[in-house]
Amino acid sequence: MYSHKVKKDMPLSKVENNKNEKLNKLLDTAFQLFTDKGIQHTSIQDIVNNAGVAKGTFYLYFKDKYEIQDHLLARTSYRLFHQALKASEKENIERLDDKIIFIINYIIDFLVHNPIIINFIKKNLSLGLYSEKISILMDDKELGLNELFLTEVKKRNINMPNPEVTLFMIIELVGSTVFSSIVKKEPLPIQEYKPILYKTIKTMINEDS
Amino acid sequence: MYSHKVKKDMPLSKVENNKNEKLNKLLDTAFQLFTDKGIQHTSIQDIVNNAGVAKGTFYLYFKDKYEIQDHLLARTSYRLFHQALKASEKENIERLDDKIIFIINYIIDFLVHNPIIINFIKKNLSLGLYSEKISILMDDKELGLNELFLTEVKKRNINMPNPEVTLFMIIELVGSTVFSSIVKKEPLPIQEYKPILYKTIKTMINEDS
DNA sequence: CTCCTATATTGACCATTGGTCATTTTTATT
DNA sequence: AATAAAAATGACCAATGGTCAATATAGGAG
Repeated sequence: MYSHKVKKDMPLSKVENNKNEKLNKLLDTAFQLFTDKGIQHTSIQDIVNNAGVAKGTFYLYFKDKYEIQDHLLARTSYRLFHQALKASEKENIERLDDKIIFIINYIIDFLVHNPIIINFIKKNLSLGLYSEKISILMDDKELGLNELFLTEVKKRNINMPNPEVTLFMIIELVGSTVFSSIVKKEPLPIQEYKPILYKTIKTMINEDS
Repeated sequence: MYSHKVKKDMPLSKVENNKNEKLNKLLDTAFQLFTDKGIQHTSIQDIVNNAGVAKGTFYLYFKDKYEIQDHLLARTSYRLFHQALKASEKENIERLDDKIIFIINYIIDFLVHNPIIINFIKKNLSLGLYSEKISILMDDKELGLNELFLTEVKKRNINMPNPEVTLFMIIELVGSTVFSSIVKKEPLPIQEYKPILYKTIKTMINEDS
């Protein structure tokens, strides 16, 4: 026989239940716990306890711990890229390489000043996962990073046999450098990498050929 | 009260017990299982059952599943780098950039023809872990990759403000590209990346300045 | 407001896992 | 042959992931 608790305390407001209340509570709680203890040392029981929902509810929305991690990463990355792209549009930057470097620099500086996100990445992600999500974002129609790059290369008649490859490699290069330098803080601070990083990117884009 | 089995079947040969027999059996079995099912779906019970040792024995040698993974990765990577370095010594390559590219090309081609290692990496590792181990190998005195690079840069009077940074970024660039292309097979085959990859490396080393 | 149906939520339950440690077996030494 | 030290064992337990029948809630029809 079941013996459920008679009644939980009533919520503060009568209809604060918007449609995805529990889903968002789970996401926010998981982000908090993952950032604090790392995904490895956070159990699903932990998450549901802190979110104030039953364990079964977790499995209504996510397959396992790693699926909620995917959601969190996609959400965080999207916001960051979107913000950087919007900022670049406000500036009036002539050259494509300068524009790409502006975006990259924006993201790097944002990360440097956001220890919470850094900590989340550090405690939970390895570059492979990060990189995978970034690849998905690149093809995202709404974000349009890939499309922007391909269009600009054509428009400017830049001599680049494989723009997709080039953009992908730039992202990989930046991602791995940022990851190693900012997230793991090894072997050197990001400022040391910037000159050679941006010079390399200019070479890869090769706008003056 | 305990009731241990009276006696296990005797081993085939009388003294096949070399000192690290069980350790090696654990490593080999774990490699097999990790390659087959992935570390996520392999339990320690699985490993010890297949290795034919007791569970307690596992904890004599490793802290947890992830420590055995570290050992396996270090072992595999070391062999690969060592082999590539030795091969490069046999060739008589004049320029430093050509030498570095030879080593990289050797490793890439080796990986392309070794589906077992690729599968192990694919099922178990993300680039971050891989990259971390590679960093450790770079500083490894016995392997001497870092030392070799720094020495050569000095000897040839190459204008490079931060050789450590440059080498590190080259490794990161190659690692992430290889990982994405060979391991995850996205978005394009490695041959597409090689020209731009090697051109970029030449720019970074910048031997003709 | 009352009844009804569909949907969301719950938490007791169970199989499996990670990890410990008293006991046993093996090896080395005298 | 006796003894001590080191290696290996597996029964045991707390904690975890995941399931699902029971329960609560929301929305609509009359």
